[in-house]
Amino acid sequence: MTEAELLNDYDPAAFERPSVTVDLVLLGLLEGRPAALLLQRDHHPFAGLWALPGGFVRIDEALDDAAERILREKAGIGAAHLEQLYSFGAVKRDPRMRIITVAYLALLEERAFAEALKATPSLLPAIIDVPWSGETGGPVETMGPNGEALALAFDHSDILAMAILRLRGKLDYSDVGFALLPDRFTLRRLQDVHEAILGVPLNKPAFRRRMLDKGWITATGDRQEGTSFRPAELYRFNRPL
Amino acid sequence: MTEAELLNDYDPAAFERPSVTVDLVLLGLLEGRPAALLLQRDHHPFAGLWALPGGFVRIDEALDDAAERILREKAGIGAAHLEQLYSFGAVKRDPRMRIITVAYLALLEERAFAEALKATPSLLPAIIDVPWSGETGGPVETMGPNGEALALAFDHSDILAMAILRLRGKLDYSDVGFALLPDRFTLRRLQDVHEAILGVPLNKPAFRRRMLDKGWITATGDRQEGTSFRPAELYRFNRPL
DNA sequence: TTGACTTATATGCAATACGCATCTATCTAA
DNA sequence: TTAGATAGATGCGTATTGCATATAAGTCAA
Repeated sequence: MTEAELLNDYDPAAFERPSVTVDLVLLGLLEGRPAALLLQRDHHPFAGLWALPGGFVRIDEALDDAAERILREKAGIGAAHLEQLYSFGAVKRDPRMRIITVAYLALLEERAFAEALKATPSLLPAIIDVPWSGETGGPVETMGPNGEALALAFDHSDILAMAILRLRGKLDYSDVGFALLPDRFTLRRLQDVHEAILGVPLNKPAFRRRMLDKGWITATGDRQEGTSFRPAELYRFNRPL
Repeated sequence: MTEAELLNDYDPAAFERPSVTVDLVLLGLLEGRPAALLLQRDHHPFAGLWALPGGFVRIDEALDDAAERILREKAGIGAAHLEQLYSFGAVKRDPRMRIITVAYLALLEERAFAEALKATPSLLPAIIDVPWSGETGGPVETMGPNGEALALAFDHSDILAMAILRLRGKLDYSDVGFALLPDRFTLRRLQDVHEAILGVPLNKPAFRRRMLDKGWITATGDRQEGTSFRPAELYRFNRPL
């Protein structure tokens, strides 16, 4: 029996324990580009820099429950697409003490994004600038509303990069694309979402056919209103994939 | 400022901390099927049941480093494809105390799989029986060498299911398929690996064309030896994808 | 009322990817 | 020399996708 197993069986408290937090990537679209909601830090460390909303995982709280609670507390949102992203555990990622964070990705449709901003005015929507294409990966930059670069605290830039990577990878075999849209949407809006996430323009007829052939969406028969041109038909996502 | 932020800034120790462990899915192929190396538990809880090798994350050790250390300690393996899989954080997943585990996936080629068994004879290679197809997801079962069902401890069955899901998802756009093969391999062996992971037979000519067209592999000019039939050409994986 | 303008939606066509059957090549063993 | 087994190549029909282009359906201004 190894040392770890011995201690595991008889005295698990012998290991000094790290703190565990959950950080949220509250992701929506702004001006047709992916954007995350950030908070400016008041105190050391990284005072003045921008950070993902997060909080400690309580001792009697599951990871997923902690993510939901923080989503409610920090964004004032009851429900959203929420999935675990990745766990970040470098020793010095927080200079004060050992903190392991489990990052979650929350996808907010336009309305939920706006409501979060209203519920928590200190949140800043920051456009995520992704300088790489495909699923290469690499660093990302963040821009404030005036186009100014925002410096991120901790390893939160890595977390954002991981969020984009995950979204791109899952976009065409999962429902993440629909999580950023309201219940009813036009095919053009759906394509806008895909283009925003992938960062490349897509071919319109091909995109339409693909979406319709996959059987993911159903035409409602209703049409868009308030346009000054031919109104597009509204579609609905067929919930269970 | 929320309660969590206040404590975060002034007294992070105020939160009772969970223990954090790393569990490894040591995955290889056995009789052309995916298999994981398991340890039988001696003590409560789940005494007699089978578990993934794991250990506590040390306070001055990064998550990735902990995974590498445990890989060395438990499997006697220096290097292998190692990637973080998912973090499991249900409150009662360990009945004794709150333990959050970060699962890692280690892919072992045939030789490394055998060496791990030799280095740690208590490890049992268990075939993973995946009753679902594609990336549906769902529970998996494990079988010992004599075909007997193995009961798994904790939520380790969920972790295995996640490992299969991850492998299937990444198989044809990443290098995971090659991590289960030695440096030089035949196209037939590569196809065997893909079939084992996906759980379905594949079309031979189509598979060949696809692998060669992707430019992932290079013919060495050398040929397989010791066959009683036409020897296949050996290929090599072009490291950087 | 009509025509310009804008976007939605449909269609035709070429290039590509893929499943499948089949054919040829190359080794061992008897 | 031949049978048996597996490697490797080829031809073909079908589905998918990119791209250009045509048609449909609204608003709006003259």
